[in-house]
Amino acid sequence: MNIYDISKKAGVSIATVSRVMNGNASVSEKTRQKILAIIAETDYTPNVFARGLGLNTMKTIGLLCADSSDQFFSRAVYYLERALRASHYDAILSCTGMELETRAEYLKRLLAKKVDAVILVGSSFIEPVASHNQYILDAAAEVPVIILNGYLKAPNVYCALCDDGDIVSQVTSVYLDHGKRDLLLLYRSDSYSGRCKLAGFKNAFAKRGLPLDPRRTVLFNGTIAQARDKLLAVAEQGLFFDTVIAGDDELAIGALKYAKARHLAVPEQFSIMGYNNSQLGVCCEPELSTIDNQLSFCCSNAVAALMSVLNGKPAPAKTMLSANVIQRGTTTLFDTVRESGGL
Amino acid sequence: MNIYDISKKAGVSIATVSRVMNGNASVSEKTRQKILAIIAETDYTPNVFARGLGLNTMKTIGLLCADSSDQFFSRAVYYLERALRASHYDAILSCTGMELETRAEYLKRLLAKKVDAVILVGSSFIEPVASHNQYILDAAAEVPVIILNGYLKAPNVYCALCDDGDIVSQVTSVYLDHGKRDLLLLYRSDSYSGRCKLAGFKNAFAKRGLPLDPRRTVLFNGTIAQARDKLLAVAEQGLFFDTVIAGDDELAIGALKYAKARHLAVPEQFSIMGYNNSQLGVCCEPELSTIDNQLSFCCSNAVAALMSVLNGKPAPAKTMLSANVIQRGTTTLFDTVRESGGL
DNA sequence: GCTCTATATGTAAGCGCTTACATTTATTAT
DNA sequence: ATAATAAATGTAAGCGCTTACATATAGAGC
Repeated sequence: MNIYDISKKAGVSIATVSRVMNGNASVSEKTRQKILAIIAETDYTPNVFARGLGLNTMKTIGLLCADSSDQFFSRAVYYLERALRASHYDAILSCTGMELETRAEYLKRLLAKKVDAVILVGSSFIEPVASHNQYILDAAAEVPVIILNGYLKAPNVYCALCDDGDIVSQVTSVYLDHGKRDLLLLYRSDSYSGRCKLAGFKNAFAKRGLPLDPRRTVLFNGTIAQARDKLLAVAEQGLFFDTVIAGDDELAIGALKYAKARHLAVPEQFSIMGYNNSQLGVCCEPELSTIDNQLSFCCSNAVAALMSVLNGKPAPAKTMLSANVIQRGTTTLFDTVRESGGL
Repeated sequence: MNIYDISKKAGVSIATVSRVMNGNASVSEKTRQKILAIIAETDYTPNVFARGLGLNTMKTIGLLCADSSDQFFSRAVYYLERALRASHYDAILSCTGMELETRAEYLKRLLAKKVDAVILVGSSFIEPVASHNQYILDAAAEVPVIILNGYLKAPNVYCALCDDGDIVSQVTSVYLDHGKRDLLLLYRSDSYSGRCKLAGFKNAFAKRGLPLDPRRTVLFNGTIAQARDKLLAVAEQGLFFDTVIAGDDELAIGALKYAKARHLAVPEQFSIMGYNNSQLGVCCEPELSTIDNQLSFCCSNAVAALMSVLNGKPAPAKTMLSANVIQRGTTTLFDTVRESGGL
């Protein structure tokens, strides 16, 4: 069943059929209805390849993710996919590892599939060394690139993120202003977001003229159990800390396990702030206080910006949301701004 | 940069270039090398649309998921994507809701994109009423359909799953054989897997000639907190239970929260078995005993079967793995068979 | 050296669409 | 009614590939 079959049945030329399929040129209402009826009845679907060949698009968006089985990723992909689908685009998923080479290669592969745009899911794609981001710029030369939860200033690159640095600075400030000094920032290395969190943490100390022992910023990548062990090791080195601000909920739960291992009462003797408001946070006991980074909104913003760009309209190069603290059982000093739905 | 440009530079016809791109017809080694060199140097990539038009494939596989932000899904998608990519296929992701209509529509949309096959991720796609599965059969008439974690006997449908019924039966049997009688099965309704678990549970009682109060099989769909409340309600109705076998780790953690709410010591007074071996299980305290359904292997099996089919080789209509119990802190009666890596 | 076969390459016809341009038909103004 | 204009439709040329078939070249056997 192709466009010729339809045109024959309708007694018109294929051009007319094409016109009603695309709805951009004028067709008389009568023939339009007739053709529409035939299309409905025969269940005709235009061949994407032929269409793609003519229009040079298949209405798909590439989603490039680093490691994907984690909480952040799976929710992001979910939200993005829903938003894209609502805009009549499909998502091609590509999960790279962390190595630069793989990323560049997978990105190219996505472009070879003629995606209309690429969304980089997660901030781990952005390297501090500018030259390492060349592969992103290369992609942006071909199609719009959207970065979720990261920021890179470049032509044809659009970023939707939440102000990780600011919220960490705020949270740190609350602790400091309550006289707490023995804070620890436990964050993952390899991401733009991680670097913002570090900056926010440092900034809160600096603004108050307080010294910051570099051992209090712990860059760490690993599982929950490994995070616990890491903290045990840090404590064993003689550093005292009674507060952990974590880069994500996994690390925060690692901190919670550390507190359990040390028989520290949470939140009375030991305070923990998570990040991401993931499902993990409501599994533990006490439940995790965490920072809601508005992932769902970030994703809508990202897709909204993308749709603007694809329709030739202007879009902000950066949309930044502010994060909220959700206080549950592992902290005492905060007011919950609000729980955003979802969990 | 298209095939004509390459052919010009190489001083050959486009057919020859095409032949080296596809590597199926004979080309002299000399010209092959020359063309390969030019391709490498010009960074030429054949146009997928033109290629698709000729070959009627773009090497993509559709992944249809129900609700996707959950633990099971995100891991499944991750494993599948990796396996597909390794086989030089890309994954188009489509997350449907639970409604039949949406599923059928999204499946069609996937087929319209000319995917080479469809993988139904999760067993919720299979309805007990046979006629409701017509949309799957329709799809199978066009392309191979793979079902992950579910079973449907039909032409061109291939299933990779784990024997949920058997493991639940085994686990239930262990409890029963230790004289435990006050068991509760807490499972989600809407899936093939859920129905298998129910059957396994019942079966263990039946084999021993033990009566089973129907209130002991609780069909429930909801969040962790809702699961806790549900169990509180069940207890309030006057049903005593000291063991919960859960359909997934979320429900199990709900049961754990129930035990906490009732001040029941876990595992001494109250025993809980989770399902899926998700990350949630290591967040709580005590950590969750759970059933490892070998998701990673299921996914490799699914993709392996698919690749066979796509290459015209025979593939088993059903590959079924057996599950393992992983005993952690919420049970006492089991031996861990082995932890399969990943978490 | 010549025929016969195998191997290498070229030619050209699609694949199913979109769309610029040409043509026909309907509408409006005069 | 008729010319001028707008709207509707048709014609045909791509889009960039694959591949059946035709042709040319090389290798083998005698």
